Amino acid sequence: MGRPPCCDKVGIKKGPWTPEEDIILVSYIQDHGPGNWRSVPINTGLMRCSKSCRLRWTNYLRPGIKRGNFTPQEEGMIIHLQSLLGNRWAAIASYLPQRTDNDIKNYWNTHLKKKLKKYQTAVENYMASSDSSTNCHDLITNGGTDSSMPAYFHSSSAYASSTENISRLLEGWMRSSPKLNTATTTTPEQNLINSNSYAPASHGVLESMLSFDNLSSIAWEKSSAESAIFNGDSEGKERIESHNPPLSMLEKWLLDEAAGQVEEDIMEISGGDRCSDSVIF
DNA sequence: AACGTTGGCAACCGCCAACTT
DNA sequence: GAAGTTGGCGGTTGCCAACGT
Repeated sequence: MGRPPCCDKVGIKKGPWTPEEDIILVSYIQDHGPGNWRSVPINTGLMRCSKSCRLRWTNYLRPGIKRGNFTPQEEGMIIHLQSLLGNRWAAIASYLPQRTDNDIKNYWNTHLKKKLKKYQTAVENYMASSDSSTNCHDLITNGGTDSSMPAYFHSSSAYASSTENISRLLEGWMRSSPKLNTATTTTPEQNLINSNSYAPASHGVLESMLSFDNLSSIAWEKSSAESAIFNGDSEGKERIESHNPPLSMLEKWLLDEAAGQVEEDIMEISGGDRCSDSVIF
């Protein structure tokens, strides 16, 4: 009946992976390719569960993973996708080929959720307040960007760097592997379309809702076209919305915050006066 | 310098759909 | 078709470094 169990629970090592274990795993996958995880601990002698091996590979060792330093554009995409998909991290990750679902999930839980909460609180306070002297500048700077905010960019740990190095070592192999070629030699857009075992994409309905073109362009024409929405440039707005759902105020703020453009844009939006009551996301 | 607290992240756990026998 | 396993996913935990007192 069925297949034998993936691994014995007895004698299985848990906890952080050592560089030695990583090298063993990477070497094995170089020779055999990812997949058939059950055979990995058996053939390598790793005292790890097959699941643990798969997780280690997909989240940290596979080539092409970008660690730390989420860009404002990536943040915008995550926020946008999360609002559309909810906590379907794997689906969200499929639109950010260099990021793992675990990474995105962690980033959401530790950074973005806080930002959202802060922003929401600020909006609620603002709405409840009868103080007409409060302006958008106060709202946004106090609500979202005070000095207690975690640094925007985070340095990778020493060991993360070493896994990055292992990933780099693999890049040559990736290029020579026909099966995996698309992961390193194609554009992110193509990666999505040709999603292979590395990108557990499950687009389905979503694919019809959001093409990568749509999403990448969120980050995209930020410099010129986005302000059209807020400046009442109907032609520009139409141009954008024909390709993308408009960014929420929050998304715009998050993107701009990092770019240091909040103040400028608030001035544009409000014309120097109190902002409109439509600040809802 | 020592201790306590907080934040970030790697890894585990449990569930479930798909698959195998 | 039933029984059992695998692989994938999201939620959660626990460790550790950074920070504050």
